[in-house]
Amino acid sequence: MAVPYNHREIEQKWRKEWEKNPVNVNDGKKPKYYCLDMFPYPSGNGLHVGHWRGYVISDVWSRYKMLNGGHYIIHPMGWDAFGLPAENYAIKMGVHPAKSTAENVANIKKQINEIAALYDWDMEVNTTDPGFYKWTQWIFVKMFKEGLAYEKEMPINWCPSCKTGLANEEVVNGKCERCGADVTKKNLKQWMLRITKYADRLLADLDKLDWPEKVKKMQADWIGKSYGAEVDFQVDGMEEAITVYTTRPDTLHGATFMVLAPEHALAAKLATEETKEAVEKYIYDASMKSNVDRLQDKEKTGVFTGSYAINPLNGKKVPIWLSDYVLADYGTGAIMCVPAHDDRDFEFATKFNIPIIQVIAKDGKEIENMTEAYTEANGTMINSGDWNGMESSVLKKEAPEMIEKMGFGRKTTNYKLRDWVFSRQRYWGEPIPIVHCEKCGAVPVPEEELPLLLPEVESYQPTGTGESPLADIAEWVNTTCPCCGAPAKRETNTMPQWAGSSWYFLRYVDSKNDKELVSREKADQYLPVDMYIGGVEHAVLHLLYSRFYTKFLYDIGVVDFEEPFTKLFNQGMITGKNGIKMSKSKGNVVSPDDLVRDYGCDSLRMYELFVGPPELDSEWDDRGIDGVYRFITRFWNLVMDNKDSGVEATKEMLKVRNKMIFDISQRLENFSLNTVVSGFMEYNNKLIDMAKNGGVDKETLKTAVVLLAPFAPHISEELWHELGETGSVFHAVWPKADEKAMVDDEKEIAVQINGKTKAVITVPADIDKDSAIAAGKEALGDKLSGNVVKEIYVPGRIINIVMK
RNA sequence: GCCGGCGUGGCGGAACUGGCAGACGCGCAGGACUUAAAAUCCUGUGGUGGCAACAUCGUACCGGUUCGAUUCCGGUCGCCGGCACCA
Repeated sequence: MAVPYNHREIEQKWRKEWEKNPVNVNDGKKPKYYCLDMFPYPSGNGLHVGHWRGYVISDVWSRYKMLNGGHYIIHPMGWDAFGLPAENYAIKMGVHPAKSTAENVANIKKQINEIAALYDWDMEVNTTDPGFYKWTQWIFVKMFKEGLAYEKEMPINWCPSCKTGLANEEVVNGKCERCGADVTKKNLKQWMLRITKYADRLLADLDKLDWPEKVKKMQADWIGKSYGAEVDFQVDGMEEAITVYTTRPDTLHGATFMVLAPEHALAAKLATEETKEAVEKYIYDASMKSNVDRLQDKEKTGVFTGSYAINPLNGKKVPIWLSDYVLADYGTGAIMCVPAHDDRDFEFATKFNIPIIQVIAKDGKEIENMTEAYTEANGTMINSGDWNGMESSVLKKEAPEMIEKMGFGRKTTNYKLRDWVFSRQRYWGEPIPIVHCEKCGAVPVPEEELPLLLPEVESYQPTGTGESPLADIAEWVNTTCPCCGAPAKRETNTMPQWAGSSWYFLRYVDSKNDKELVSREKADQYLPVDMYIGGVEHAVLHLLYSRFYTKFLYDIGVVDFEEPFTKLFNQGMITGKNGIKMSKSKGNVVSPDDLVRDYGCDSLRMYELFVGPPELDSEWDDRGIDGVYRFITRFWNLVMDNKDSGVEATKEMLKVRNKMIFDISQRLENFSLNTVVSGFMEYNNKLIDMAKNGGVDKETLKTAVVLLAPFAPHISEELWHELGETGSVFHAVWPKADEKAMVDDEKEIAVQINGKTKAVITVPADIDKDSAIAAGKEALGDKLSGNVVKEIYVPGRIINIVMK
């Protein structure tokens, strides 16, 4: 009996060997392949089997790229270590976040090493390292100088639990993306990034990306570009005009009223003596509502200002109302209302008894007793003066220019995307490198003085008043103006966690450079990322921010590409039983550590893939790993028992070998990693069977070992050497299937009557139609009774006899 | 409400471009080996009927196209994800 499979011994042995002699080396000649994982937050909870899956997927892909194409693999790992959990832990335990973070990093690094992935730790980055955040700050200064970073006092999203401002992207259904608390509004002076300036490019360049359509669509929806017109309405009896934005200028004749957001600059001014009290109360009430309240109030509210505007197209007077269903920060904060053709306007008009004028005919007619808005832009214009008789879908496109020519408006586009609220009133983040001087205003810290170090504080507790804990450190806050030398104060807000993660992938390839963010030479040579792997939860936030940063860095000449991630793969989540997310509080967390000990790294790697399609969520079930372990043991025994068999490959064996290469490669290329694993099991069973009936040749075993190497690196390396090789299996060449050898002489064909299989026959592969059908009929025997209507033969697949 | 995705045995899941539904694995049942157990190996395993060959139903539900539908089309139900008054 051959040596039994001992995963512990083998895995330890090769882990040591690979450390001494790494298999992935850059000789400067090989083509590069940059395969990146979304870097983790170093949580104190460590890794569970769900984290493992993403890292296994990326490592399998990396090793495959190394074998197939001989690439030098850039496969780095780092730490997204700023952020609230470490800070909250610091508040609770009094430990400096840097200390707890360092401990967590050490722990997770140990766990990650158990995956045996190709990570190059020389490239490691940590967003909290001053050598790293120097460049995070540098980018901010550059953005400031380019006019992309600006300060603004405005009502922002405020999380009362995290005690900090939030970006729009961080508000989910009116709640804080991080902690789930209801988000309120707060007036604060904030640093903003002008991401909206890049809206068009961020939208257009989605076409260039090899990303899941779902993610591209989510980004496109988030950017939310729409085409329409701005129309100016003169206020009756006043100097002012109100500009509205509309995507339906074709319906301008049907505008019977106008609504302004309560925050609109003219809102209070439009009130008359009689309406003053009600208007002011409405404006006040609206300002007190939280996002959640505003979302939950389904019933429309509003107040008439007492003023009227003139519809510029027909001169009619329309009443001006205030309502909070109009958003202050979208479009112009004011809308013209066409109740006949808009659901919300219809609801409002019905509630407040405002006239409804239909301007697009439905089925050629005017609707009697309208009960809901007719929202299709399809029909002939009616009640529209000169526009009567036009087709609304055509008019919709032409109206903006017509309006522009008539002089009371202009063609325009709008975006849902808002500028990025970039200040956080917290301690554990990059200090914003700005000095406030009474004379010079906001002045950036000179680039040569970066990094601006995060100072030590007594208390990490956020103040909650909108000031960061840094505001309490007088000796840090008080400084001199870099511009005029006068006494000045430092900005005390810090950056959001996204700041570091928006560009970290650029730094890996030149992580120790203290002169540049990344040298242009290395950037040109190793960037961008070829394959980015991570969870779909970052579909908008992180990926959009990273694209924005990359485009900015392209514009200022740091890098020569506009998109950071050429290809993206979103892996599904591993959940506990019944699809419940793994969490400490639910008590359903499965740790990989015990599984590695009991079954080995190779088995766990393969089981992580075998649980289900990589892009879908999968429920974890410990029991299934036994199946993978059995496969690995059986494969081990197969190779060990047959490596010295000395048999030659039969024709049949060559066929199996080549089909194996073909199937495994194709499934791998399709990223169907779960079926790659089942494919290995199938071919293993077949080879074991063939071993019993004549033996298996050495070359076939070697081929199988190479194919298995990306998935189960240790056992493959060991068996590779057992098969007499001296180099590493990872320096082998991925085999190519000889399709000629795969051709079958005979085919099994199903014989059907009316589409139901009645028999299966074996025929020569090159049989002609008539002979095939004759053979099929013969096999059917007496089942073939009645009138044959039609005979169908699909070569190599089926024969179908249609009978009546 | 709008936009995506999904629905297949006891379970996880296969099925290329419309061509033998249920690969592979888990679990279960029976057998071999063993004093015994574990491990391992062999056999069986969608439902119903039958000793059996076989028949029949079967991919959420209803209908359509087709010689043939898990796959395409229309509708219904359910689950998951995203967006949520964006004018």
